[in-house]
Amino acid sequence: MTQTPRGGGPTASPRVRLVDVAREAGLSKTTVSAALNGTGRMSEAVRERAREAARRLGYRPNATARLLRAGHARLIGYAVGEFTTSPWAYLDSPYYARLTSATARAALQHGYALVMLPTSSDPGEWADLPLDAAIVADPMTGDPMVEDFIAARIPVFTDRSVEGRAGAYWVDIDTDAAVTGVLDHLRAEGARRIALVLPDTAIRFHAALTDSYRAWCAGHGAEPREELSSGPGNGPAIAAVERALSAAEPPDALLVASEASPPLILDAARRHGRTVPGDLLLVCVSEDAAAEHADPPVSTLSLQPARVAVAGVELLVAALESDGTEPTGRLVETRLEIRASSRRRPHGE
Amino acid sequence: MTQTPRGGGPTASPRVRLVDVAREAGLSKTTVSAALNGTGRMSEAVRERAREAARRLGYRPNATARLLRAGHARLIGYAVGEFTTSPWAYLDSPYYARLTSATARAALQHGYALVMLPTSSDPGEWADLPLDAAIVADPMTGDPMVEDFIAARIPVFTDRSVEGRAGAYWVDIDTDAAVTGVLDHLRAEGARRIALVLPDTAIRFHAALTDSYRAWCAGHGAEPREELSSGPGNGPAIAAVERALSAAEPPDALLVASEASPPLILDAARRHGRTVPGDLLLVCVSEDAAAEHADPPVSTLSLQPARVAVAGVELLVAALESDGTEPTGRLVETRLEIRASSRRRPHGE
DNA sequence: TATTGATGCGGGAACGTTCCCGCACAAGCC
DNA sequence: GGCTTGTGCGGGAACGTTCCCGCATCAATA
Repeated sequence: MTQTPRGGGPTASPRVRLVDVAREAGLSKTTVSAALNGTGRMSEAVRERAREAARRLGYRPNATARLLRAGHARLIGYAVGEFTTSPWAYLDSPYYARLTSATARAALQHGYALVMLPTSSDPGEWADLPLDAAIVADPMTGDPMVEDFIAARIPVFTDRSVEGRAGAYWVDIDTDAAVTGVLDHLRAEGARRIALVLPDTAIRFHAALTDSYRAWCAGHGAEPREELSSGPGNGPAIAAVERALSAAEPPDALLVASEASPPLILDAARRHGRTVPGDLLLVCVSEDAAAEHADPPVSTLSLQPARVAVAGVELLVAALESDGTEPTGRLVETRLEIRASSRRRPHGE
Repeated sequence: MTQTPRGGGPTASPRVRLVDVAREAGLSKTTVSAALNGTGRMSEAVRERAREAARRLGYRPNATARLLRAGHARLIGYAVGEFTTSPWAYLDSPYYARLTSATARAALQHGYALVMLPTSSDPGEWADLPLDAAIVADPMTGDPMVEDFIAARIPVFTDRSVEGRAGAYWVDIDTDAAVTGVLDHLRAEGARRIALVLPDTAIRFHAALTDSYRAWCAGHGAEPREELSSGPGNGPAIAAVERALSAAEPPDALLVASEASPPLILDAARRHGRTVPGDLLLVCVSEDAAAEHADPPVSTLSLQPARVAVAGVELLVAALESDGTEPTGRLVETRLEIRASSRRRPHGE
């Protein structure tokens, strides 16, 4: 709260403090403090007298002073690491939008508030903030933010790349299980030439995706078909899908991890004369709600941002409020939502 | 920062304070403080000695104590008011996602950080936060959050509904100009029966939209055709579009303010045997990037969340850091992006 | 009536920083 | 050589709150 509310109107009264209330009530600040906080021993009459005085003067406790006494601000820094273009573009992605809102919600439920931090900032951006902890979603490899937080002795919560480091905690996705699940599903539906479309970022998830995909292909005698999209947004993703579809021996199924609106991917398939799911099966790694309403509805692999957020916050709260004996990491399951776009048979599996 | 970093490893060293550095350097805390902050008068040797001691001990200033001295935290509460369902669902909307990221970015550029607050919370949620100001995007009428902030003497930045109130500032959109622009455009392209599809929320923008639409209709001898969608998400919006299209005397142009993925709206038109823009013109009030890549590309009325954010933050900074003589409100222009979906003639207007 | 124990309230330190002073000392000036 | 001016550093208060105490007062008990 502003100490002196400048521009707050013509009155601009100097903030009313605890001592002012005490004087007004004819009590000591100790007693008033206890009265308003519902602690201490005193007659009900005195307590009410303090309350009344506070009400009369419009007293609001100074948050900063409380924090200084309490020793913690219950504030958590939140940043998204690997997003090469604009440092704030990540909210345009449905995945990060959900991750962000779910994290904010979960944190609030535990009494913590989220502070939005820019990507890859220098420590100066947050050094003046009383952060109890920091969350860095999808850090770059050797992310400077993560390192800065560790150096500042601020517990940092990020992905598995920090496993084993002191003061660092992680939540990650079981990518291998997810990929295996999707590919097994597509194969069971008859697909034999499954192509993977993904962005060429340095995000761990995409690397893990590629690894799992190649491993699965090797295990099933299939030739890997990867198509990289460059940069975020619908344009590059759709272009990559089209490149994949115009290969010499075109795929009969697509796993699209590049974030694009699912209906647009269907459009692209249509432009290439393919019908989904007739002669092309489609699964998108996406949180886009449009997938469900597309024609046909598009199967999605959800990375479960809400669960990641909840797991992360629970880990954070445990680490901050208990002794240091908590687990330092957690793996969450993804969810494959099978819809018409990857089902060759009319109903059931 | 946590005062006592519990669970921060086996060492759990008690925080190193300014006095510790002073003792280490053989100086007073005053001198060390000045040395590290680059202020005060002292020999370069002493300054370096202080820096060296701080480095050796890994000193990090306590943010809370600084704030208490400074009197302001440079923290801004951020909440979105009217979103009837889940209090955090707003980030699923491209408009609010952009508004949020743009606000965070603009605030950071001015040295302020954004704290994510839940919708329509009770004051207890933020009373312990040292907020310098608060932003409430799209408040409800008589929004309790707005009232609480005003009561707490925290400057609040919201929409035009608070115009004239002390401690309240506003940024709003020139809805009438926007609607007139869209409808004039559609009429110029030959549309004569323009239907409006919008959510039945209590957001001021939607009410203003309706008003302007009706006024325009009255002024052009057109009969208003309004279709309300209930609740957020693609489903209700598409249903409303379909209801509008299956009217007895169906519209020849659609202005869709319900937030739905533009490609899905095209799908809906297709299902009703309409071709866009052949026998149905379409303009969506949307920030969805998919509009540009849809087939055909969909015209959009952008509410310019980025500009709204920048205008709001500039207003905020001016109000907080200057005397009380600044303007208390600002109107920003929308932007009509005309694409193929609302262009009957091949190119040009 | 003395001794204990509980009750009701206040004094003062502490949280960690910044900043207004004041003091000592050296240098410049007439 | 006494005077001012300037430099280099430190003492201590202040920011506004909470919390550990201690000091009264009063009822209950022996």
